[in-house]
Amino acid sequence: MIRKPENTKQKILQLGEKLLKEKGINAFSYHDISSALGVKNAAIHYHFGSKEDLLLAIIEENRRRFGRMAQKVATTAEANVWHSFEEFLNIYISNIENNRQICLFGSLGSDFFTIGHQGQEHLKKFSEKILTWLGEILTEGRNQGEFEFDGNARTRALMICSTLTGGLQLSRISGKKDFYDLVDQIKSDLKPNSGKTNKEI
Amino acid sequence: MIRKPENTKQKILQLGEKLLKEKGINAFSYHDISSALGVKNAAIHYHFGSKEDLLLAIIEENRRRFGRMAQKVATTAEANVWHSFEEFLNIYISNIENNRQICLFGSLGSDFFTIGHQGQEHLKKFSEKILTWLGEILTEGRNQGEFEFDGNARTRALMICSTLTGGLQLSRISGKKDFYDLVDQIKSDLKPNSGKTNKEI
DNA sequence: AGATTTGCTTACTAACTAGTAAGTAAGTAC
DNA sequence: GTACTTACTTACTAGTTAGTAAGCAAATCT
Repeated sequence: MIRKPENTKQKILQLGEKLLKEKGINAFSYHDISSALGVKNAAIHYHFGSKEDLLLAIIEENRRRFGRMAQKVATTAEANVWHSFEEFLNIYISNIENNRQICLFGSLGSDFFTIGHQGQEHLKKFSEKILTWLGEILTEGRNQGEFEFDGNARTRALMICSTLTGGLQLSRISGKKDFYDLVDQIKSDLKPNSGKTNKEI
Repeated sequence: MIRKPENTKQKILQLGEKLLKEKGINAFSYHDISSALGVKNAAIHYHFGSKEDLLLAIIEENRRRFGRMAQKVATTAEANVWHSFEEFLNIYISNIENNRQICLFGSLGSDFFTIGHQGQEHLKKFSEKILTWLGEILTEGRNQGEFEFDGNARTRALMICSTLTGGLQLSRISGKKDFYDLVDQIKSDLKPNSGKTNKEI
C-alpha cells in the first residue's frame, strides 16, 4: 500500500469545498466524498471528526486563500486599486467558471441556521475582514480619483459583495451570461465620469 | 373530528415556504412539517405526493403573490414608479423581518443543482417575469426622470435583484442593519442628481 | 339510504445519515 | 528490532429520510 502522507486530507478538503459550493452543506454526505476518493467513510472521520470540523476547515482554507490574494496585490510592483479590485472580482469569476459554484458566503448564508455556532462566528469574522479590505480599497481609489461612488465605503463594499453573491446564484437560474453583464456593470458604475448619463450605453 | 377542508394543505404550504426560506430545501423534512402541524407524515404525502411537488407549489404560490402585487401597483390610483419600486423592495424587507428569511431565488439558487428539472424550469420562467417587470418599471422611471441609472435596464434590474438576494444572505452573517443600509443605498443610487458626487453623504 | 370521495391515520420499508469502536498494515523514532 | 504513530479499513449503530399501502371515519353526492 502506497502512503502519501496528508494527501487524502487535502483531497477531502478540496472535494468538500467543491460540494459545499455546488450543492450546499446539507446536500452532500461523507459517502459522496469517500466514494469519490476511493476511501471509506471512517477515513473522513479520521481527518475531520465531524462535519462541522470539515466545515471549519473549509472556511479557514478560504480565509487563508483570501489572505494570500490580499498580500499579493499589496506587495506587487504594479500595485493599484483597479488591479486589486480585479483580483477580488476574479474570486467570483473563478467560482462561476468552476462548475457554476456559488461563493462561500452565499452557500453558508443560505444554510446559516443549519450550521453550528462556531461556523457562524468564523464566517462573521471572515466577512468583516473582507468588507474592511474592500472598503479600504474603495476609499483609497476614491481618494485617488480612480473610483467614483456615493456614500459610505463599507456600505458600497457590502453592496458589491451582495451583488456578486446574489449574482452567482441568480445566474445559475437565468444563465451564465447574466453574471458577466453584472461584473461589467459593477466596474462601469465605479468608473469616474461614466455615471448618471441616464442613457443606455 | 372537525373537518376544515383544504386547511391542512394551506398550512403545509405556508410552513414549507417558511422552512425553505429559513433552512433550505435540503435541511427540512416532512417530519418537521407534520410534527409542527400535529398531523402524520403521510398527510403531507396525501396533499403533496413528493417533496418536488411541494416545492413546485411553493414556487407557484410565490409567483401568484408577485402577480397580485404587480396587478395592485398597476391599477392603484396613485400609480407611480417609486411606489411600485417600494412595493418590490417590501417583498425583501418582509423576508428579513420574518425570521431573517432569504428570498425564494436565493434559497433555490443555492440549492439549484439538488432540485428537479421541473423546479429549475419554473424558477427560470418566474425569474424572467420578475426581471422583465422590474426592467419595465426602471425604463418607465428613467423616461419620466424619476430614476437615473446607466446602461441596460434589464442588467440594472438583475443587479438590484442580485444585491437584494445576496444582501439577505450576507446580513444573516454580518447583521440585520447591513440590509437596511443596502436598501437605502439602492434607492439613493437610483435618485436623479444624487449620484457621482464622490463624497460621503 | 347507499355509494363515493375526501382527508386523513396506522404501520411499514428501503435507503441513507453522521458517527464510533476496534483492528491492522505501513512508516517512523529510538 | 521493538515501541509508537499514522492512516486508514471493517463492521457496526441509532437515528432520519422520503415514500407507500391499506384502512377508516366523516362529509358529500345521488
